[in-house]
Formats: sequence, structure tokens, C-alpha cells
Amino acid sequence: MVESMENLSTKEKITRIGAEIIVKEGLRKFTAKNIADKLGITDAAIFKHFKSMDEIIMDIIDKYVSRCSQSAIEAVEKGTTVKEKLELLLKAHIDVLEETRGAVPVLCFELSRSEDVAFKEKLNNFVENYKSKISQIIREGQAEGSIKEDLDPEDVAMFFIGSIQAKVFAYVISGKEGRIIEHPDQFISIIFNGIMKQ
Amino acid sequence: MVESMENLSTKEKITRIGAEIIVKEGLRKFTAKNIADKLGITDAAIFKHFKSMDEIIMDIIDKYVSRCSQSAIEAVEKGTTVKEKLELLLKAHIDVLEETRGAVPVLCFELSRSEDVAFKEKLNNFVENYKSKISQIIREGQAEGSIKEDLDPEDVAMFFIGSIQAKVFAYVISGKEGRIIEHPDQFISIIFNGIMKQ
DNA sequence: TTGTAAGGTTAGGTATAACTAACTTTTAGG
DNA sequence: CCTAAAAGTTAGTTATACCTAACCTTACAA
Repeated sequence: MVESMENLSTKEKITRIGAEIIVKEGLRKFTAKNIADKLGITDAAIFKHFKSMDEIIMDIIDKYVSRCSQSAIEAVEKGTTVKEKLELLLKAHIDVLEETRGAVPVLCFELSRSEDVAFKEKLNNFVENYKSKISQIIREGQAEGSIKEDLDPEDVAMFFIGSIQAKVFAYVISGKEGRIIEHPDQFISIIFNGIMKQ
Repeated sequence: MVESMENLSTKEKITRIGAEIIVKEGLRKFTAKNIADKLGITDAAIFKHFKSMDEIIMDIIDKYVSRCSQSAIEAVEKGTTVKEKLELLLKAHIDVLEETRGAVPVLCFELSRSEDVAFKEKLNNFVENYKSKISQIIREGQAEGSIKEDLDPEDVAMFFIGSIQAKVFAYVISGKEGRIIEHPDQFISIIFNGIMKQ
């Protein structure tokens, strides 16, 4: 199911197979038995590694969020122009997205309406934090005149996040293997053309 | 929960409340008991109107798909320029989207990986059909020189669908009430700027 | 060698969802 | 007003998910 997993701990295998299931089969198939079957153990053994199924999901999200936030900080530091900052940020995000097989955007969508406060808070914090980082760069771009002034920075930020979400959606429904965003440069270019001046 | 439902049949109420639950609470809360509770009846009564829970979902999808496809045909007939055709098509899609509270894009996402062949087929047919309609207009635009030639029409079509998906995503995670796409004209304009020449 | 901890196992408890059967109530048409 | 169908009820059955308890097995450190 997931390539080169032999040398991983069972705990790590559980999170990876779990993420793969969420993307390929949906949350409703994210069950202890399904994971256990793919691992060749019993469902009860899962609970030797995690207290609950929710803890597995938390683990998957935490890894993504921390890596994504870290890359965003680095992009803002390294980029010299507004365009470059946004490019670096998007590219880093795409890298993390590919590595985690798109599991977190799927979870974002499917768990955002969960009554579970812990999930909601974690995901909302991530989206808000990420949104504020992007809209700050957008405002900078509007001040220097490279980005259209009539656009609402928050809307543009959501357009960025939404566009990545849309790519994951397209990937998920295509059922294809391989990369989620096949042509990152073309993707970034379409997004930019929508918001940059002339 | 849903405004002005008093004069509707129980069957219609079930599909409307069902759609509302899918969007606001997620598929995992789409249960006979949840719907029944909100309607003030028992779960067993649901099965007087529908053979199964899946049949309710089918009903929701069917209505959306047929109305969306119909509007697409009308948009192509009525629009004189390529830009106008795309505008009419998007506006009609947005109208249907608002009326159905965004349930179908959510279902598209959550059911696309279902092992259920009937769902998969219905949703894939819709996406493929819609995609081919849009990419045909895009090709027309590229021929007349109004749309960038270097863009792949199918990619652009998926960008359209994905952007609507993204708006539903933003709506869903915001937890807000009201319209899914608050500024349709600004939304359509961002999309167009990304693909039109200069 | 022996005891302990990690990581398995089987069996089962509890909750909940889908759906059904048998019954009652409501409603609308003749 | 009567009756039959529609639409509700209660009280299940069945299946499945999460999780626990009690029990094995093996590795390895004292």
C-alpha cells in the first residue's frame, strides 16, 4: 500500500496506512479493522499503540500543521519580492501536501464540521494562522502596487487555500496515483494571474 | 433549520434536512435518527418515504445534477460571446449551488472514493459531462483568441469546478450561515483573469 | 535462567446505525 | 360517515465500530 514501510515502527505504519485510507477510501473506511487488516494484525493491537482512533488522526494532522507552518515562516524570510514570497510559500505547501498524500485537506474538509472541539480548534487554528500569513503578504503586495487593490486580502488568502483544496479534490475523484499537483508552476501561474495587476 | 419548509411534503423535508446535515455536520451525522429528530418524527418513519439512506443521497444528487446540466445547456444557447457563455454557466451553477446548500460538492468529495458503484458512476458522469461542456467553450475561446492558448482546456475546466468546490470548502469550515459565494461577480472575475488574455 | 515489558492474540462489552415487523393514527375521497 | 391508504409509532434484529480484559509469545536485561 505505502512504498518502503518495512523498516518503520508499527506505530508509524499505522499513521501512514491511516492517511492513505483517508485519502483513497474516505473517513468512513478509516476503521481499526481496516488498518489492522492491511497491516496483518488484529484491530485490538491498534490500541496498544494509540489510545483511540482520534489519536491517530491527531497525529496525522499535527505532523502536517507543524511542517506547513515552518515552511511558511521560511518562505517569508527567504523571499525578497512579494511574488517570490508567495511562490516559495505555495511551493513548500505543495511539497508537504505531496508527502502526506493530501490526507490533511481531506480531514480539514471532513472534520471541520465535527462536534469534536479538539479537532475543530486544531484545524481552525491552522487555517486562521495560515490565512493571516498569506493575507499579510497580499496586503504588502497591494501597498507596493503589484496586486489589485480592490481584492479583499482575506478572500484572496482563502482563494489560495481553496485552490489547493480543489487540487486535492480533483486528485481524489480522479482516483489516479502519483502527484496531486502535476504542474505546480502552471498551477501557481493561474492563481497569480487572477490577482496580480495586468 | 431550513427556512419556510412548513408547506413541503415530509419526503421533501427529509431531503432538504438531509442536505443541510451533510453540509453542516458531515456525512457521519447523516443518520436516520438525526434527520428524524430534526423533523420531530422517529427514525423508522424515514423508511416509509425512502427504501434506504442511500436513496436519500441519490435523490439529492439527482436533483442537483439535472438542474445543473439543464442550466449549462441554456447558458451555451443564450450566451453570444465565449465570456458571456462562461458567465451564464457559472452564475447558473452558483444559483443551484446556493439552493442546495452546497451538499453535492460535499458529497462529490466524500463519496467519490466510496466502493459503491452507483454513487461513483453518477458523480463521475456528472463531473465528466460538465467538464467536457466547459472545455468545449474554452477551446472555442482559444480559437477566437480570447483565452490563453497555452492552457489545457481540461485543466481549466477542472479549475472552474475546483474553484466552486473551494468556495464550498471555505463556507463549510467558516461555519457561517447565508450565501456560499457572497460576491459572485468578484469570484467570476478572479477566475476569468486567470485564463483570459491580458 | 528467569522475569518483565512490548506487542501480539481471542473474546466480548457497549453503543449505535440501518432497517423491519406489527401495530396505531391520521387523512382524504367517495 | 366509512374506509383504505399513508404515515406515524414501538420494539425489535442484525451488523459493525470502538475499545477493554485476559491471556500468549518473544526479546532481552538482570
